[in-house]
Amino acid sequence: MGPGAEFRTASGSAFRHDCGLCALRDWCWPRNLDQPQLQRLHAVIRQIGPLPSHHHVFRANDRFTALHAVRGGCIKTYTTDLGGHEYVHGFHLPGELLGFDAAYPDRHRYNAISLGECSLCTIPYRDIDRLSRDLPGLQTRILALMSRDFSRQQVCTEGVDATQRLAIFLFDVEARLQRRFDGAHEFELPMTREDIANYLRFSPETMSRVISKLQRAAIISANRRRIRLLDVARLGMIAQGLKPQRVCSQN
Amino acid sequence: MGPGAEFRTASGSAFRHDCGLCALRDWCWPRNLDQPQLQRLHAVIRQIGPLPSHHHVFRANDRFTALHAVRGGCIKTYTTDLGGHEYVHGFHLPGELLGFDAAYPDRHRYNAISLGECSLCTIPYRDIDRLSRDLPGLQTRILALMSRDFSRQQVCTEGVDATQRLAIFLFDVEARLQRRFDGAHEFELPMTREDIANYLRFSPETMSRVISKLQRAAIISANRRRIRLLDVARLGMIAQGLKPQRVCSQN
DNA sequence: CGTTAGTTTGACGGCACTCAAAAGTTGTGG
DNA sequence: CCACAACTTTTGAGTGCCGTCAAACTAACG
Repeated sequence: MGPGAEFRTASGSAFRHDCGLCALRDWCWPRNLDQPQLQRLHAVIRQIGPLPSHHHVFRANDRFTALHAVRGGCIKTYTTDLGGHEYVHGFHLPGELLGFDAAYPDRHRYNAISLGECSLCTIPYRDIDRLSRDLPGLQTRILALMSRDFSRQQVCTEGVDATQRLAIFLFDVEARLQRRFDGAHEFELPMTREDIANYLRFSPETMSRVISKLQRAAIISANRRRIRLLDVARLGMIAQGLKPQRVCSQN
Repeated sequence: MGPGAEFRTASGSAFRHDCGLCALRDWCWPRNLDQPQLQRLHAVIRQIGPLPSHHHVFRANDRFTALHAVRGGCIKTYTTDLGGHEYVHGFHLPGELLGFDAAYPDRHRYNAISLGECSLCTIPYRDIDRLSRDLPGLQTRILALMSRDFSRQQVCTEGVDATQRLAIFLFDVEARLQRRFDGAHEFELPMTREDIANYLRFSPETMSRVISKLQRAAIISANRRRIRLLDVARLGMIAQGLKPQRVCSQN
């Protein structure tokens, strides 16, 4: 029953994917831990993956068993309503945490599914208490990460219209991905446009129309999931709600 | 400079507002702490208030100095954009926490202001680390409260139209207030309708129209801030997106 | 090469926003 | 206690963004 049990690699074995050597160590749990502390952390972390695409890490109403950090790929958290419509709660990128939604009241509120291949680093829940007592820095770190990730998941609520929300979203994703693809304002989205639409709370058709409009205005270029921000200044204006009228005129 | 310094009551003095005797003790920090632990917690907590209405607890970009628990009243967190429009991030009711938005990156992202008279219980940030090391239960408790409060602040993103969002909001607020006003589905909103509109992301006019519609349909009655849920079943249908067509026909 | 999922484009209608004004409520000072 | 001012709420008219329905197109996969 354990999600992805068959993909689990040995947790205590050697130093494969050692936290101290991980490229994400400054974004993830280990930050501010010294070498002995890193080893203790490493001893309880279970490294999971690679998970295949569209594999559920947990489902809504599952018990709270662990906290996860994304090592590679992208995890989507979502719910569906009675009409079958999907609400995407957030996208979790490398270095970001997953599973807080069950810290209270002990049941997950969302489904979590991998978009493309994913790898995770997991701390079993029963170890968190004990570990954070021994590693004082971890406690504060988890608090900070939780705060950071929650604030990032509220991007969709800012912005009054579809164009502004998408502009904010693009800047947000770029900032979160840039430590991996650091070309000049160019990056690859890990999710479909339908996922984005469900996250930003509008229809796939509207999503497509907004993308087309921004392309016609030469503000971005989009080829499949490949996005390039051509005119960061104007996109920034849109994100701040100061729509440059030229943008919409060509509508 | 400290917000509300002039309203601060002595923190270590006697047992005024003792955590162990507080009506909110099971909803707030003390939960699961024994008597000696409660006293240690009580020793660092500063009790603030009563604050007058429209008093800022902190402002956006302030340093992270403390976590607050609402003891009485209601705190609104919000930001304003360049156009002067206000975005309400959340309402914090008795037993709920405040200040997590600055856990990372050490600056508050929102303004926090009292709606009506308010009382707070505050833990200075520098004490949290030390305290949670000594009181193991507190660490887990803060995590749980943080998770609980964050999930509550996302009510506004659920629901596709204004009527559904308001229905969800009313159920949410009722659930959070019911331990104080436990009359049959009747309660007093601590915030103005404009605040609610800014929270649910629509205009005050739309807010008023939706209220009027629900009153004409005899689903709720609203007199100023006094709300009574007359037809919980139909309101529940609306909240779930299964709009009973009778509701809207009288439009 | 056929199928499927994802994306784009068009037509149409409705919900919500804006602008505007009036009515009701609260708070203040005379 | 009353009058006035400031704020909140309500209601109306007109407009526009976005949702729905529908169909064509593209890319990906077996």
